[in-house]
Amino acid sequence: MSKKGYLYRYLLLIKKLKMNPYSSFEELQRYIDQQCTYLLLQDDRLSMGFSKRTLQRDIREIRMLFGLDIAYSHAQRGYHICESSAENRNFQRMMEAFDVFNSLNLAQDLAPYLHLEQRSAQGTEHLYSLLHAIKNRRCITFDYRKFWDETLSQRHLEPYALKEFKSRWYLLGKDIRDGRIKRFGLDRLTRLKISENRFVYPEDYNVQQSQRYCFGIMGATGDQPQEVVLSFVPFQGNYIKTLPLHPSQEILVDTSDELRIKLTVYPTQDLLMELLSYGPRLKVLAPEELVAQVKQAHQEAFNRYGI
DNA sequence: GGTATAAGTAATGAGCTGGA
DNA sequence: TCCAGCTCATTACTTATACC
Repeated sequence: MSKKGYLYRYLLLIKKLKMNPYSSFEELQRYIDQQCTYLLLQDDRLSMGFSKRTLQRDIREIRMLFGLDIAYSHAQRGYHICESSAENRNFQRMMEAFDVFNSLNLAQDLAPYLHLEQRSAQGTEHLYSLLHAIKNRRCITFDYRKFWDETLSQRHLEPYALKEFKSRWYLLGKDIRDGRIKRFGLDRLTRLKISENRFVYPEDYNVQQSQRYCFGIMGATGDQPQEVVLSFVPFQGNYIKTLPLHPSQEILVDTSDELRIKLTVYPTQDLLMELLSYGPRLKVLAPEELVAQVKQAHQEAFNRYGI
């Protein structure tokens, strides 16, 4: 089966268990078959059903690739997504992306009714190959052009995970040259090759844990995560309540005058840029260093107008 | 350049055992 | 009784090579 085929099956399994928790093996098998017919998938092997043994392997791979735990309940006589996983925001986001993908697949003749955002290539053509390399523990090589540097450099990497931030995809992995875990934007990556060399996935590496206090793509700065307190005007606060800035977001005050929230994150440049984008609709209350940085940036912007 | 074939690799299923 | 997890054999797919 193609790489696309089995990844598709993983996502269909997750979707079925999300809609109908405690589905039996036979129900899962029937659903995959129906969806393949409905979506007119060309992969014959995918539409031929699959065995229990394959389902067991899929559950293991889904746990590894997506961080979702699927278990069998003897009491309910069916498979289900464990509660802690079902609340995972990444899981929700992934399923939304899957739905969009399916809809666009079906809507190829409906171009007159779709108005898509015009933007440059995001490097998503590498997603399948990279997921395949991560799943099969294969080292990769590619050419990379840094955002601030036009020269190309060849990289040798142990790929560990993929991360999305602001509609862009990033690869997380260990640079074999210096042993450090780094991030690479997929849109700046070319000549990707999956090598024959295998690597051992580090037991102590957990992508959810490593990104827990990160805002954006930049990793831990070496500092401890800080408590960032932000005060939004009510209008902006409504957006922030429906689209939280970070999984750690807690509401401290919610009145007709302000929405005050607390985040626990590393104070990165990505965070600063995000806070500045809210302009006068946001006041940073803590920590002091971040307040000073935001003040300085606004002052410099003010000075540029020569007022 | 296109096609046929071989070899290597990945995905899968069958059958078995252990455990809840 | 049924599921999880293991080994091993089979099948499908991919890639390289030879030939026309």
